[in-house]
Amino acid sequence: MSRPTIAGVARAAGVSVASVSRVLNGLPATEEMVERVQRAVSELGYVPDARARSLKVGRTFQLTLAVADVGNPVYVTMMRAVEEVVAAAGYRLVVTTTGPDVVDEVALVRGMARGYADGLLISPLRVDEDLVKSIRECEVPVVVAGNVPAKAGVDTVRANSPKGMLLAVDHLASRGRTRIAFLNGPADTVPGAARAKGFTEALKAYNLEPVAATEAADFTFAAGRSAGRQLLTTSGAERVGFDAVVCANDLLAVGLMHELAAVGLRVPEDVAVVGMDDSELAEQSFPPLTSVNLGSAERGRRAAELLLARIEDNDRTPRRIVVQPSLSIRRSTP
Amino acid sequence: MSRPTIAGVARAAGVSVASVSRVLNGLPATEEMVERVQRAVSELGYVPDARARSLKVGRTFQLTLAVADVGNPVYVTMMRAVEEVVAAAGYRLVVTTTGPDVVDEVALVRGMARGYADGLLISPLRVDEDLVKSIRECEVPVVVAGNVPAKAGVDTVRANSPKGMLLAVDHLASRGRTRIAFLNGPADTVPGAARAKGFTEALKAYNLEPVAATEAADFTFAAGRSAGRQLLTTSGAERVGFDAVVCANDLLAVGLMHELAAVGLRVPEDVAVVGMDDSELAEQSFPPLTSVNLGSAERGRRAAELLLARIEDNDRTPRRIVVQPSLSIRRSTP
DNA sequence: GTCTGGCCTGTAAACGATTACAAGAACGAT
DNA sequence: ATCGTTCTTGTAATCGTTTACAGGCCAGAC
Repeated sequence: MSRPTIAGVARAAGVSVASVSRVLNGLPATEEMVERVQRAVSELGYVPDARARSLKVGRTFQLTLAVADVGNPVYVTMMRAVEEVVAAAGYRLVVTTTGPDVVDEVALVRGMARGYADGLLISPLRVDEDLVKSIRECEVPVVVAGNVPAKAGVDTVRANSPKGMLLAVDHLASRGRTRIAFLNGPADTVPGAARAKGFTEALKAYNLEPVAATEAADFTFAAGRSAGRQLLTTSGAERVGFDAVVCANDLLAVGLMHELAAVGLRVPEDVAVVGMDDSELAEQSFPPLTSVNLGSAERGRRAAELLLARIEDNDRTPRRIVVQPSLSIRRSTP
Repeated sequence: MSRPTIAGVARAAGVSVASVSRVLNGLPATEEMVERVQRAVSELGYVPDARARSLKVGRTFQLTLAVADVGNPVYVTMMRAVEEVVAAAGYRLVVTTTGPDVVDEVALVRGMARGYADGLLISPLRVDEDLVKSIRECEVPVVVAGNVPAKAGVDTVRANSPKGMLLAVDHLASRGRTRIAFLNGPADTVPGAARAKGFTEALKAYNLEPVAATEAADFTFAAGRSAGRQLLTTSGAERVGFDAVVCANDLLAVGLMHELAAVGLRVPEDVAVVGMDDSELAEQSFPPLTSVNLGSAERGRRAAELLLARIEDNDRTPRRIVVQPSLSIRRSTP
């Protein structure tokens, strides 16, 4: 009826619990012992209890990846990369959603303290003192995919947004577009702030005047649509003031393209659109979206490697890795 | 240095471990006791060890949702719904990816046996004897979002694909489309088989001749593109033999639309396209995709509720819920 | 034949919580 | 003053593993 324990197996095999445990963990034992234990195990259908095991050995062999929004396709790219690395190291990956609020993340990190997983990989949208503090105090290793202050002393892997913006603006400028608008996500988020700064710098580097800019309420498709609508109305009804738009991520870009189509503007003929993240959505959208690849897959991979390394040795000095962007040119730009 | 345990808290507060545990779990205690324990707890920054706790109480308060492909947007709809229900019940949801192979799923279910989570919600693409057997033998409650034989005796929540197909064909027929092609996913999967059957029946119900059909290698965008290409070439180069295509899911539909555009066919003027799942992608695609809503959100919700109910009472008789489809009409059909 | 050394194996003590049970304190009633 | 009741607190067993330690056995060497 009830699930067999190691004691039951030991009884059935006529040996001690220690011997069963040893056989199960591949420690040296006589052939006969191995044989008896294995027979008993398969007869009873015994499966070790993960809770008891992890209580004793101090490891759960689970790693947690926390993302803000499962609906954002950039996370699937990252998730795939992370999963590959951690699976190869014998860990199972569990994914949790935090939502956009920093308090949720703090709660997650705090509650994480030894027990649920051996490590945490978190990609926070917003970072504040509390979050940094909770990460530093966290019992289990934490790696941040994103930007936190260097003085926080945590492993981070981040994108190079300014460089990405340069790539985007350079591409548009080389195609003769000079009136480049900007559709950002919330500026009070880490990526939002980085992209705003990067965009301004990039315009300056190419001697271009800012023509229009909006902030979406969050990094979603719906927010992209309403922000796009706003961009179009403020820019003047009869004639739009821009010939290109750089968007803070792919979802926003796709939302914008819907609004452009709604008012009869063609992409890329009338308005060129560049997204960021180069997620699967960029490829799936129509027209396919030129997008700045901020290296989500590589960031995921590197972050997972950092996490594994820190689990091995918690005293290593924190590393701060920056992944360089590239541009995936598709048909939303001329 | 090392993490404080309940014993440390007890020592610091000058009380017994039992008292600490009682205070932490809200059992009756004097005001002074509560106060002393809480001070010690916050001074030491004590957090209970989830492993030890779950070993003792026999629950982890975690539920696992296993999906085949995190890149498929239908799962994000479902995931959101599941997460909402289980969070309300005080559980945390962890998500794992199984991949398309049934062996991975069997391994997951087997390895699940008591320890990792208190319940499993699985949405398998392929079902075989082994999988059914492993589910029945599983120590923890399992709910299947999908179709397994009634005699398996497990809780299931499934979509009504045939009805969904009827909705799609009815809609197309009412718009005057009579030459309806079919772009299916792999027919050896549960949804693939159900949709093939449903499509054939639907054509028959409307007295329509089958004109063309293909099977994609899997339910992904890339597979949709190549299958779409195949559909177009076999159908004759100079003139396509269909004026509408029903696709087995949204990713396939979007892939197809890219291929249609590539050969200069307009959607919906030349070819109407209907997807299935009514995922976020349907709304995001261009043109927005008419899609059969198979109730992923409701299926997720109901499945989560079944799982919670079975955790409460493992002896209840298995339920088999069928969620009815509806049609979300968008601009990919006339 | 006895002793040393090396394997195996078994016993028992952890890991960090919860909780049954017992014991002590406080208090009111007789 | 004594007894009984109730409420609070502490002691210790327990969950199912792993693993340090000790004991037993056998073989080989003297």
